[in-house]
Amino acid sequence: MAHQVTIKDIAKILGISPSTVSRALKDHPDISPKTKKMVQAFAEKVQYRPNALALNLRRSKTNTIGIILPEIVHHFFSSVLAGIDKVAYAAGYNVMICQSNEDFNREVSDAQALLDNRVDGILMSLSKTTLDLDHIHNLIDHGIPVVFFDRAPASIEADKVIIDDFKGAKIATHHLISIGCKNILHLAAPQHLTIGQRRKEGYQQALNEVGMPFNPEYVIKCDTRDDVYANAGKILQLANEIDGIFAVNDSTAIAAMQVLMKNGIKVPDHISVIGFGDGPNATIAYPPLSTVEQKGIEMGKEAIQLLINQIENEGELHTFQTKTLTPVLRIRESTSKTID
Amino acid sequence: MAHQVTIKDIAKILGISPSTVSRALKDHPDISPKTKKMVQAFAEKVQYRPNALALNLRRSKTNTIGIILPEIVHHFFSSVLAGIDKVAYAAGYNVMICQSNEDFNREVSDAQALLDNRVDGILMSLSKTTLDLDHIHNLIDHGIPVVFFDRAPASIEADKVIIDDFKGAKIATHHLISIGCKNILHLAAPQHLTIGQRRKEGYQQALNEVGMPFNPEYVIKCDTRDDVYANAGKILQLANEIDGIFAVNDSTAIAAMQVLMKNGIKVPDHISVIGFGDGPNATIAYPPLSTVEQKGIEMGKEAIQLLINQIENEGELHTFQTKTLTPVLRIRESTSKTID
DNA sequence: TTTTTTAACGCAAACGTTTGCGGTGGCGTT
DNA sequence: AACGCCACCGCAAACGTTTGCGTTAAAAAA
Repeated sequence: MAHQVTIKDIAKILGISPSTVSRALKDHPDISPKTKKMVQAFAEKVQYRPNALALNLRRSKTNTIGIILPEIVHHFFSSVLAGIDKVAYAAGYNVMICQSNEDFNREVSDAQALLDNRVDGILMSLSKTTLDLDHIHNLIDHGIPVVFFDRAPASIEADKVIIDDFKGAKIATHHLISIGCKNILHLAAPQHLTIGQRRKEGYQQALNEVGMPFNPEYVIKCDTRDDVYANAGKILQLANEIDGIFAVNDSTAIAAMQVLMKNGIKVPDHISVIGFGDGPNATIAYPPLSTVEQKGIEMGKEAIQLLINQIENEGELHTFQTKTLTPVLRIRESTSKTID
Repeated sequence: MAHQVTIKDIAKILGISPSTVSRALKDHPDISPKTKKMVQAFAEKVQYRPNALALNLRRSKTNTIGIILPEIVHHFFSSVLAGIDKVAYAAGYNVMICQSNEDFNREVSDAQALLDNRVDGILMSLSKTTLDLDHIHNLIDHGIPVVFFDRAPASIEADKVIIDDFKGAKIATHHLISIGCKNILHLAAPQHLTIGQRRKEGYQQALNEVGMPFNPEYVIKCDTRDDVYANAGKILQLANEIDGIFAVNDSTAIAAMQVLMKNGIKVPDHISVIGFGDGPNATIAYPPLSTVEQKGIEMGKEAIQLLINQIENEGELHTFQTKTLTPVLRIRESTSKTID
């Protein structure tokens, strides 16, 4: 309603041309000190603010970066956002966030919307249901910088920042071994997911490295709280032969602890438990859960950094890189059993 | 880089004027069916997409709504976001999210950025450090619709959707009373915050209604996990005279439980504990935490709904309303003591 | 005094759309 | 033959900026 004051308005009132006003505001040498003073003072007085829309159109640059991610409510993703936001803000970029809700169609429509709005670049984490990658190719064909985080398409050349699931799982398993665990159960994610696969491989590799046998019966497909309840019988049955559990994520680890303890099996006294992810849940669980920390904030920072580099060095030929963040062990009480 | 195809391009190639192309694309009656067919087919073929920047400038309407909130990582806020996003997307709006990180200066700069980008409306939840409201008045003076959620300024006339902190606190306290608690401690938020104030008042009111005395020593300013650790001594000292705790939010409730149990005081056997907020933490805590559910998603939906109404009925005189959501009790094990 | 330089400013186009208005040609009506 | 009407299309302005270039007048050089 209140018609923001424009350069034209100022020009008209001051009896000079818009170009002069524009130049005066940016200290252009062609403008006399007197006019500059006058314009700047007046602009200040009427609280002139440049119209970003006009600017964007003119330089076809929006100073906005688009983000597409599965779900903000997941703590990991919102912490990635925190990291992104921090450096984006410092660098003068706005962010436009879209959540796909793990829905492929939503993801392509989001991509299109960001394209339409001419964002300077896109940060993206694929939805679980995304198999077709046409929309991604479309973005890239249009020459807009894209960098992926966490869930990145293997078949596409682009900057990526991911975490080292293999190493994380290996570290976690080694930790269990180091505190004396001899029979370690792995609660695994579906093997068609990369993370499920990599984390299981890490688990196996750790066993391998210390010459412990790999027992296929010690791997149960079970990666949600409900899965744990469904497999409670199987887990409890194994409870007296195992002394450690490595769960593919924190919430299954916590659910497992709850099931164990409800049945009189003490954690960590009887069985040590370690998770993966380190959301805020880990410290709140009882006992506080050991886990490998997935550094969301850092991942966000790295990703946006890569993107900004790409945006601001446009033209120069760019070699794509993949940053791999190694997760770090967070030892808490769920594995603080002393070696017996 | 790849120069998106424009209406001008199409016009040039097809040998007609941009205006004709524009009209043909929107089925304007002035254009012959033949030309329409031709233009539409060609546009389809070259994947023409209107430049949102140009559109925005022309109609000074961006179809974007701005959101300013304290921190996305807090589950409550991200669930509000989920609610907002859902209806915003359905209504064809994009969202531009800014987090103030509880920093006043960041908040005003965010407000300015959204103004500069001519968002159609703003959804806002105040930072804890916001006392000065000039930036809000600035928004309103510029005629841009603003609706507040959760943390709303009392002195400003606007649409607001908040939760009934008073009632929630009263319900929670009454619950403690109903299970036999006689001496109830309140871990409170700072009293300069509305929620801190209202929740304490609800606590007092509940005591009042059943004729229980209000003991000022039973109110400790303590609203974060770290605060609990800092006040652990004081809490433990009171532990043998109290039998219930009403904490201003879930994380302090959980931290309090942890401190108590670490010192051999059983929850709920010795002391019942109830929180406020009902994030996912509540079910994971040990014991699972009773709390009052704060419906984030619903709040988000209500807020964006109010905003869209305001945007799309611009011009009509608008009477501001405040929607108050009543929280509901979630009873879990932390208060499941039987009356003795 | 005349010419050249220079300081200071305005014109107009451009970014990609939309839209009021005016124009052209064809056809039907008297 | 003269007129009006209508279908169809283009011109140009506008949204708010920026910027290359041209213009003017005054100051410096000749």
